[in-house]
Amino acid sequence: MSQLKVRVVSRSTLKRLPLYLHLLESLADQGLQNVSCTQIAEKFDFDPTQVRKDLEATGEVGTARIGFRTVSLIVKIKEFLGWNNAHDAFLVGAGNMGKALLGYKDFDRYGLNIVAAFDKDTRKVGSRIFNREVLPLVKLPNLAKRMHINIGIVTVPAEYAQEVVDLMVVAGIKAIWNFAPAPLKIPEGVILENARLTQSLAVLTNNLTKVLGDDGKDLEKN
Amino acid sequence: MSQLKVRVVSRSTLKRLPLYLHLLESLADQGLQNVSCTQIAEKFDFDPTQVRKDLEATGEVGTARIGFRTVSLIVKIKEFLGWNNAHDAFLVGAGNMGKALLGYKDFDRYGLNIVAAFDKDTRKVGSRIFNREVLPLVKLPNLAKRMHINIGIVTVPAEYAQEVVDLMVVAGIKAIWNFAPAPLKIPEGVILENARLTQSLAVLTNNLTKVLGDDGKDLEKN
DNA sequence: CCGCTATCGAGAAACTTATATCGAGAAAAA
DNA sequence: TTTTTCTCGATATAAGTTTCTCGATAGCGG
Ligand SMILES: NC(=O)c1ccc[n+]([C@@H]2O[C@H](COP(=O)([O-])OP(=O)(O)OC[C@H]3O[C@@H](n4cnc5c(N)ncnc54)[C@H](O)[C@@H]3O)[C@@H](O)[C@H]2O)c1
Ligand SMILES: NC(=O)c1ccc[n+]([C@@H]2O[C@H](COP(=O)([O-])OP(=O)(O)OC[C@H]3O[C@@H](n4cnc5c(N)ncnc54)[C@H](O)[C@@H]3O)[C@@H](O)[C@H]2O)c1
Repeated sequence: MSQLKVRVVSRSTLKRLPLYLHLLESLADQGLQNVSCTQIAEKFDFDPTQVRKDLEATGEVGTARIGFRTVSLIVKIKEFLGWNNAHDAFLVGAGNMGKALLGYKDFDRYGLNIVAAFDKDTRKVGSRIFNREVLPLVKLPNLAKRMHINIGIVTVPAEYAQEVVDLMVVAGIKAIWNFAPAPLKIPEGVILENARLTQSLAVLTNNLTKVLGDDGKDLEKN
Repeated sequence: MSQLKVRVVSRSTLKRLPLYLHLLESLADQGLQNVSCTQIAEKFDFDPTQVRKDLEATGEVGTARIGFRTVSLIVKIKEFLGWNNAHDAFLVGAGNMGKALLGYKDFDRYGLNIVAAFDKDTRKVGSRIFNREVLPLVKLPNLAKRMHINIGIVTVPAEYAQEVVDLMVVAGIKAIWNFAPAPLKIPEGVILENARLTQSLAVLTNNLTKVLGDDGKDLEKN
């Protein structure tokens, strides 16, 4: 096997790293040369040990009493996340969410470069959204192969998500970022990541329900 | 203390419930009266026991050999998540992401009803987006109080997120759904939930990096 | 009617993740 | 120079989450 530069870490650690990265970038902008786990932890109300363990995943080592070199830690986190070079991606479903993603300026900093959009709505095909062409779905397989596209973004209604994913898989796409609230099946070897906004919303509304229920003002009328 | 209808469960459980709910709704549409944890688990490649434990949180009880009554389980999950009655919400930042959220048809099914948008861009103020008025930010505090708005959605650039949140807190908003990648401070008693797309993206690109690195084609040149 | 099997619910065990403790090193203060 | 303090990294402990095991129950097939 080849040398593993990227070590395996928990999903929880993986999801905290972008938080640190953001903070570090703004600290670097402010000219801060070094940063300690204690400082980072304070910003997020995390345990400093946790931050230290998370950063360990990147391979960067700190020094006692000083902490970590800000810029070099930024580079290591980006490398670890695969954000040092942007991956080209195709987006399918140029609707509300699709447009928002196409219009997001910062994705290049997050390792993502959406190069084209696809839609089955003939009124949308041929138009340009934030300077990306909207193409008919039939063109996806050939183009994806020719352009060596690894990432596919799914922003179609839930009922069409599986067929879009199947098409992406056939087209050789290796990683799928799905926004549709549907349980998708993919073959082994393909990566599926669901960006489920409703999960986040569920946590919010459940907590709110508990709070409103507790002081008994708004909910008791049910 | 008042009777606690909503029991405390782990965040992980809470985030799986919307997945089940979606599936159950489509099963109910197909006329399926009963559903077992085994069936649900198969769809998501989860452990059946985990599904059973998750559903326990809702208070619904199943019967041996039969499972759960689909419709009644749906109702219980929605109650538990606070999705049975939609909460009115204000959205601040009528940009790309803000528009996508305003245009999302299904939020009423997820306990959310965005009633107005706010922006500081004077060119946007006064316009209508998906039939919701875009108002100047100064109107937020009074309106929020008058309309008893509990939920605030933050879709402004990261550097303005904290000031928007502060304004919402002053306006009596109790729960904040934040899309900006910034670590926000809120007073005790206010609920903050971050919908961080970049975290999800980080998992995807990290996994992709590992896969691409393994078969040694694309990454070894580093 | 009587096993057989699918399923629930409860409790135990295994696993994962988070937090606490401690020694060592490095800068700052005395 | 010596002491103090901060921080890292390693290890140990605790907490949380998932998976396994098992007895009970309700329909199904013989
Ligand atoms: N808009 C949001 O805020 C939001 C939030 C959470 C989840 N989502 C999810 O994201 C997805 C898209 O939502 P939206 O609001 O953008 O919907 P939308 O209706 O605005 O856009 C869907 C787009 O997909 C296209 N499409 C439909 N079937 C297609 C197919 N088979 N192949 C190619 N294109 C196809 C349509 O023409 C349309 O342009 C949905 O699954 C939705 O549940 C959206
Ligand atoms: N668009 C995406 O796909 C996407 C993805 C992930 C995260 N985000 C985050 O969501 C937020 C919004 O992103 P976007 O792409 O919609 O940006 P955008 O620039 O399109 O929209 C931002 C909007 O906020 C308004 N605004 C700025 N400062 C304000 C203030 N102080 N008060 C009120 N309104 C203000 C602007 O006028 C603009 O309309 C950002 O924090 C971004 O990082 C967006």
